[in-house]
Amino acid sequence: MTKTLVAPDTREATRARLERAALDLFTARGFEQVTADEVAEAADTSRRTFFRCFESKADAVWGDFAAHVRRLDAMLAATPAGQPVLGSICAAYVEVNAYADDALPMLRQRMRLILTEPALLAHSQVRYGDVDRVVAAHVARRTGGRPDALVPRLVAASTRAAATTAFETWLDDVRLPLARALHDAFDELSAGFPSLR
Amino acid sequence: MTKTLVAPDTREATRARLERAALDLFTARGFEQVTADEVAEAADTSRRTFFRCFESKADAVWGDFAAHVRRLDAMLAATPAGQPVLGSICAAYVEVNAYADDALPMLRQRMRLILTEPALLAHSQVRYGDVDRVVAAHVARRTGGRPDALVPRLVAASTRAAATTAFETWLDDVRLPLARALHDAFDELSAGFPSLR
DNA sequence: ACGTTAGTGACACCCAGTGCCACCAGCAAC
DNA sequence: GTTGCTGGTGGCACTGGGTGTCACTAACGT
Repeated sequence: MTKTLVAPDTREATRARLERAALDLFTARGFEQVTADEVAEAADTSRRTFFRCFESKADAVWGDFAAHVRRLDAMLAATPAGQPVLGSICAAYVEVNAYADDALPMLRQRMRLILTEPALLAHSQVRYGDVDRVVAAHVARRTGGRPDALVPRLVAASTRAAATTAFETWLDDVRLPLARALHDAFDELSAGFPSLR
Repeated sequence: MTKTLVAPDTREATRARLERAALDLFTARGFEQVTADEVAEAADTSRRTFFRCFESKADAVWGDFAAHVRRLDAMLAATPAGQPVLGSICAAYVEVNAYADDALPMLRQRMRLILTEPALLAHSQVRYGDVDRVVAAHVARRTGGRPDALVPRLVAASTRAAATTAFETWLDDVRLPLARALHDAFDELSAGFPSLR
């Protein structure tokens, strides 16, 4: 009961244990079929602690997504001014999703859950809202308009749609590199869907 | 207590009362601040009945969205074969959202809630999934590919992004007709975002 | 009178999420 | 070494969404 003597039992460690337990249980039995109590128990802690580490059951799947968004923001800001806007967004998406090979299985597990489980798919809308705001702000900076105007919003929403679709096809095809999937989707989008002609 | 003697108290009538009460209460006090009990009471019925008419609290805001999707599907199917694919999708979106003037206030109320309240925005992802499947199937029919290939999925996701963005700008600007907002967004999308050059 | 059907309300239950409080380790400072 | 603070914790009770079950009632047919 008291691993406290071994490791100082920091919040981060508990959080990491919960995250692994959640990912595995959700994958094995489905998101809805697993209670927060069960995840907590599997991580050798309590329900109360679970909800101190994560705002919601769904958040346990997302890791530190806020940091992810912050990195995306920084990459967009560091983008060369001459680069086309869509190209800069694509590059940022690719770079922020450039995981080491040994991190890919966990990413797959996460994304499969998020795109497969209805409750998690719903929750994703909230998370992606942050992404959209960051991208729209970038577009507004580049075009000199307001971030809530049509074009920045539309670019943010449709590039995110492209990224999500890329993730879906990446999940379906084990041999397709993620960067390739993203480039394919962005190319199609930025050329006005040449495949349709 | 028994309006039954006057009207046969059909499910549809109860559902309609609940929908109105929900829309009004959510608008007045916010989605999270209103309990299902309160909505039920305002509609002169019980909580249990509320959840018999709607799968979830969020569903009370969506009206008969399944019928909406069915109409969209029919319109896409009835599209002339010569028409460009994106054009046919835009036309279908415009047509399916061609409401009579006196229906617009309720549509505004609905959409404002859906796009404003985080819980409803999240739920929208589930609903829009049905739309995406219908649109992807249409694209697949037109291009001869599979509905789960990159292009059909991408077209579905990004046209829906365009439609959603159009709704947002429509909400922000009372003088902008919805059809116009939709056309603007689709034009930008299908031309590969000319405003960015 | 009889069964059938659709709609309903009441109750009990499960589970996500929160506020509160008491507890305990480590780490000062005195 | 006791006093006090801090961070992490578990237990408990409570609110609220959502569901299963059951008994009741009105309408309709036979």
